[in-house]
Amino acid sequence: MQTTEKNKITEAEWEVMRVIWASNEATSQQVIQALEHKYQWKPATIKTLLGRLVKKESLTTSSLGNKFIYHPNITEEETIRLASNNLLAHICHRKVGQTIADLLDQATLSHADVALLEQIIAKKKVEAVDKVPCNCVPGQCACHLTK
Amino acid sequence: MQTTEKNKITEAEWEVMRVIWASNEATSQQVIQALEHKYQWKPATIKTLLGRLVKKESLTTSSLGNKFIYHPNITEEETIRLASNNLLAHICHRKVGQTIADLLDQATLSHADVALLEQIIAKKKVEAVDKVPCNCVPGQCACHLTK
DNA sequence: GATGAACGTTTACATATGTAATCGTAAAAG
DNA sequence: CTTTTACGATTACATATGTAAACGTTCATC
Repeated sequence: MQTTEKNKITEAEWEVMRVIWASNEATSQQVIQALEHKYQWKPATIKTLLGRLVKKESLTTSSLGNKFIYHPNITEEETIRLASNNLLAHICHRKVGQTIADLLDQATLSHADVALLEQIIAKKKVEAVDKVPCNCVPGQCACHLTK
Repeated sequence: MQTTEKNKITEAEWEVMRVIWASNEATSQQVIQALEHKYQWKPATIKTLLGRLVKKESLTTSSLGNKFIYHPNITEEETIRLASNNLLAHICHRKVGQTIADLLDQATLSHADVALLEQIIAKKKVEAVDKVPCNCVPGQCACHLTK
C-alpha cells in the first residue's frame, strides 16, 4: 500500500491548503484566523500543519520581515484530482458510472454546471461501450460471476 | 478533525472488503489468495486486517470448524458513499459540479451508464439554480471575492 | 536599548495505519 | 495417538497523523 503518491496531503493539511488557495497566498495569521473556529485548533496546531506542508513541498514560502508568506505549490484542482483518483482506485471500473451518478444525484448544480455536464455526457455517449472492462483482480469484484 | 465517522475503513482494509463483497462471504484463505499477488502482502498481514475489520464491526463472522467465514456488515455502496462524501467535504459546494465533470471526463462509460446519467442530468436541469450557494467558512474559498 | 509580543522550529505524545512475526490451539494426517 | 498444519489472537514496530506545548529568535514598542 506504500503511499508513494507525491503531493499527497492529509485531511487536516487540506483544510489549511484551502485557505492559501482562496487568496493565492497567506500568512500563518490568516490561516489561523480562518480555521480557529471551524476546528477549534490552537495556533500551534496550524503552525505544525504549515510546517509539514512546506516540508512536503505543497507550499513554498517567501519572507516578509520575520514572517513567511505561504504560496501553494500544488493546485486545488490537482489535489482534488489526486483524491478523486484515489477514491476511484478502490472501485471497479464497471461501477464508476453508477458512482458518479450517485454523486450527481446528491449534488446541487447550477445551470452552467448542467450545461457543462450535458456537453460531457454527449461526448461520452458517442464513446460509450457496451460493457466497461472490469479492471479488478480476480476475486475482488463480482464481474466475473456475471460475465 | 476527530474522525468520528463510523464504518470508516482504511485503504488497505477496503481492499480486503472488496474480496468479501465480491462473493458475499469469504474465508481468510480466499482473501489471502485474492490479494497476495496484488500487494505482496503476507498472510499475516491479511489476518491482521481481517481482525481489525471484525473489531470495528465492518465484518461479522460465522464459524466453520476451526475457521471463520467473514460476512460484510457494511455494503460496498455505503462505503463508496462515505468516501465520496468525505472527498466532497473538502470542496466548496460551488465546485462540486466541475469536479464531477472532471471525473466524468476521465471515465469510461457504457451505454447504460450514459442513459442513467442523462436521466439524472435531466432531473438536475429542472432543479438547477443560478449560483450554487457557497458553504465555505470565510477565507477558505474564493467565492466571497467573486460574489 | 530593554521587553514583551509574534514567528517559525523543535519536541512531544497519543492514536491510526501498514506490515508482519509469533504463539497457542484445534484440526488433519499419518 | 502423535505430529504436522492451519487458524485466529496477541504482540511488535515503524511511519503517519492529529493536536499542541515549549523554545529560541526577531520585531516592534516603551
